[in-house]
Amino acid sequence: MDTRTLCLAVLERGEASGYEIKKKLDSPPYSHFQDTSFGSIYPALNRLAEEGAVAVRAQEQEKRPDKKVYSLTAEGRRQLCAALHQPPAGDRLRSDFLFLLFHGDLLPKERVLELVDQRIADLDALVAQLGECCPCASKPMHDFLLELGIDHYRSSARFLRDNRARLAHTLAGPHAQVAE
Amino acid sequence: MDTRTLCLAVLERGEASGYEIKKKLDSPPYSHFQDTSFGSIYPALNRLAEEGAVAVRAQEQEKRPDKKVYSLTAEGRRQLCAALHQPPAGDRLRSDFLFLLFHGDLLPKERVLELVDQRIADLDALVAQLGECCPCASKPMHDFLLELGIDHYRSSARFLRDNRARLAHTLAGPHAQVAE
DNA sequence: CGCATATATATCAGATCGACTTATTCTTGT
DNA sequence: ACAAGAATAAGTCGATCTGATATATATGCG
Repeated sequence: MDTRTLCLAVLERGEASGYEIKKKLDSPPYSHFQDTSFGSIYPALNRLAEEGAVAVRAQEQEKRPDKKVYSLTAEGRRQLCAALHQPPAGDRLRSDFLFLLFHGDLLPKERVLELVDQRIADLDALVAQLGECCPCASKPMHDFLLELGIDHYRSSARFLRDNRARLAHTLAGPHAQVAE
Repeated sequence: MDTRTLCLAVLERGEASGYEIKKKLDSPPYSHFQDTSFGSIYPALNRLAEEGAVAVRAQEQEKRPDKKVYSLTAEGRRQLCAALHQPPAGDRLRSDFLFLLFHGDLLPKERVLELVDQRIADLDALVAQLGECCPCASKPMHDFLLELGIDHYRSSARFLRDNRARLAHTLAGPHAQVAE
């Protein structure tokens, strides 16, 4: 989903500044299936404002640099719904961990197992973190996505735990060629 | 992982043309955790050739347009190993499906359930497709990643199947507001 | 007091995406 | 038999996205 639609989606839940939009996209459950950078958000908001899809309100002072609070207009809501009615593009995962694992034969066996153990620890930490997000009945989809994320990370961790020994056995000798 | 490293990784398994590299990256198990476009691969190969990380050999005729066959050099192998020894960046998932699901309250209930059913069907098809890839003992990592992928898709499908009824119950009325 | 982190907006080079172009061969349906 | 379409093969190009950096102030911590 492009950054403009992402911004509209966050604003649909309530007005926010560019900084606040980024914070929400960086938190669960958004962080589970999306990510963006300031370098995409600020230009996107400027263009949405030009198009009339969002309204801007400058909130001065605050003892901070000025805050530009954006809110959805009727046109913005129309654009968001149009995007929501498009057939979804396929998922796209980019995982350095799986890439490294796939090329584990070029690394020492110990390093690969270390990577796997670190991965398991990271997944466990993520499950714990998501588990702490208190469920709120007013946002059913929020909770559903949270549970989906927890299930996903838990499943990944379980596979690695269940197959770690087999992987260790599979990996050749004490260490393979480290090139040159 | 950047496209240059991806190209080096594929080439480490044997020489190939840009087109063939793309095909391999589009097939399992690479397709499970990476994707790239021609627009990234061809410039990357040109730069790798300039740097001396790959050697080019023009294979003429073939009854097709000329084929440029690339192969890894010692320098290329060094660069690949250097990249493999870097700590892996975190995973990045981009899923339009989960985005749509999260904003399911802006869509008719029927459409959301349709989306979920389609998703389950897609995941089942993926599991079946990966299951058909014959295991080959000579490439243990290949098989391991394949199994990991199957487990992942199967887990996702199971969660959706197990929670479909609850989701249907959660979604408000016959259909929610469709904007405006 | 100094250092790190949080708030807040923004730019910019470089990387990437996706659609398009060109041209030939192989496959598939009717 | 023949047209249509997919596959092979290399590439370009505008739009977009990433990640680092700049700028400035406030708050928390030892």
